[in-house]
Amino acid sequence: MSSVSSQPQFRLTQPPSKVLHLRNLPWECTEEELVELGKPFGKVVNTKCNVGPNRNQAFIEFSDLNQAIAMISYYASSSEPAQVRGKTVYLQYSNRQEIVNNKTTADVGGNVLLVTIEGADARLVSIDVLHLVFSAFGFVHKITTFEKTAGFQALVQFSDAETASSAKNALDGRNIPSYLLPEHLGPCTLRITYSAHTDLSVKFQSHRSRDYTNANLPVAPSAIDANGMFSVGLDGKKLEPESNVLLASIENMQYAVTLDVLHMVFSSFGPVQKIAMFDKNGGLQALIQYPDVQTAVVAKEALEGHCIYDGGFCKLHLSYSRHSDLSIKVNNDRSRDYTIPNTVMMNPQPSILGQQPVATHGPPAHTYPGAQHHQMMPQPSAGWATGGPPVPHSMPAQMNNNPYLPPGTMPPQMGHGMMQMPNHGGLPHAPAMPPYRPGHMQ
DNA sequence: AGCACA
Repeated sequence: MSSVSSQPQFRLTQPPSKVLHLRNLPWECTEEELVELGKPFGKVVNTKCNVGPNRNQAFIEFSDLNQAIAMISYYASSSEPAQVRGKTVYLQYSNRQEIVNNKTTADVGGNVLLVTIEGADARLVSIDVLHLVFSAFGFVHKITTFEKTAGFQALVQFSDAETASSAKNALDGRNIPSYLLPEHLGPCTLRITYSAHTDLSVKFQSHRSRDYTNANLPVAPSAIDANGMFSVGLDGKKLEPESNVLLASIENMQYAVTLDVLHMVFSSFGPVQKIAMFDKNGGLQALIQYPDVQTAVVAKEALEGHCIYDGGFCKLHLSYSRHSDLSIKVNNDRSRDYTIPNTVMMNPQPSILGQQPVATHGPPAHTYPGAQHHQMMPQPSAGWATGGPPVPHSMPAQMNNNPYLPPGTMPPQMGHGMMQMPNHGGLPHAPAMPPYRPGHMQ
């Protein structure tokens, strides 16, 4: 007869095991922290954290029993308790001999996410909006969308499982920010699981599938109009032909909207090549030219119906212009060609017009007052390199203020084509983009 | 602070 209790959980002494059971861990303790803790005593071959109702228990498994014994012995006699993040951790031999990581296929992620968009207007969510949302976490390779009994779904392919996982963690269960949606749409919730796919097959660029890695992929015949543009939306509804030039009408213009303000707002989505402002029907309109249609599409999706200034002032209405290349005769306070080098812009000299466009990566000649202090100007970035394929890197500015991720956890892919977003504050009437914060997504 | 799933 042993003197210890026969109930395994509450025995005072556990038989040794190379698996240790830890408790009183800080909430959501990471595997790395467990490894750090065990490393001095041997080789940690496996861990399992966030165990128990409070997720504050864990297991670590050493390669050898003696290592586990060493750790237990050390802390049994140490004056300093084992600690993680300053919190005392209690450890003992586990009553099991090995860690079984019950990772189901649903937990072990692949690089492709299965996204179900819920909501009455789910199927009105464009592939461009999805691209925008998921690009916050890294380069999106491909997206396909389809209707299933589950509703409107999309497969979103990232480079790797880590990126996909960060997107899933941040977005699952959240709503697409309303300001990314056409304003008449109701809330659209994202439900995300891992797909078993690793590489999607996208035959055509179309309204239901895109391959952002292949700018040369043919556009689906069904989605082309006479101008070679996308002209069909979901449900086969005719769309306005897309264009690299946007026509902006500004409603409720209580504050002056200057060329520089427009440049700043639209630069968030890519290099703005040219802007022309003019009065029409007593209101202000502007044409904004991007180098490619894709960027214009993203900008239109993101900005349509939103106000430049808080309080409903200077509301933007965007449509695609029939123009593809604006003719800017003179740089003044109503029109500007940003592709002409700064020095020329300051002192126009027709003889230099043959030069390469360079201004798209630098600040414009007239920066918005104080702009430099707010990092609101486009940063140079590989994604916008001239001459490259125009499609893949059109990522919006919000991404740098990525709300889904805690600071400092930006995936490395974020470097592509990223731009700083103007922050609130600081400037009188600084353009106020809707903040991309989780709190606003519910 | 006390042993994991599905």
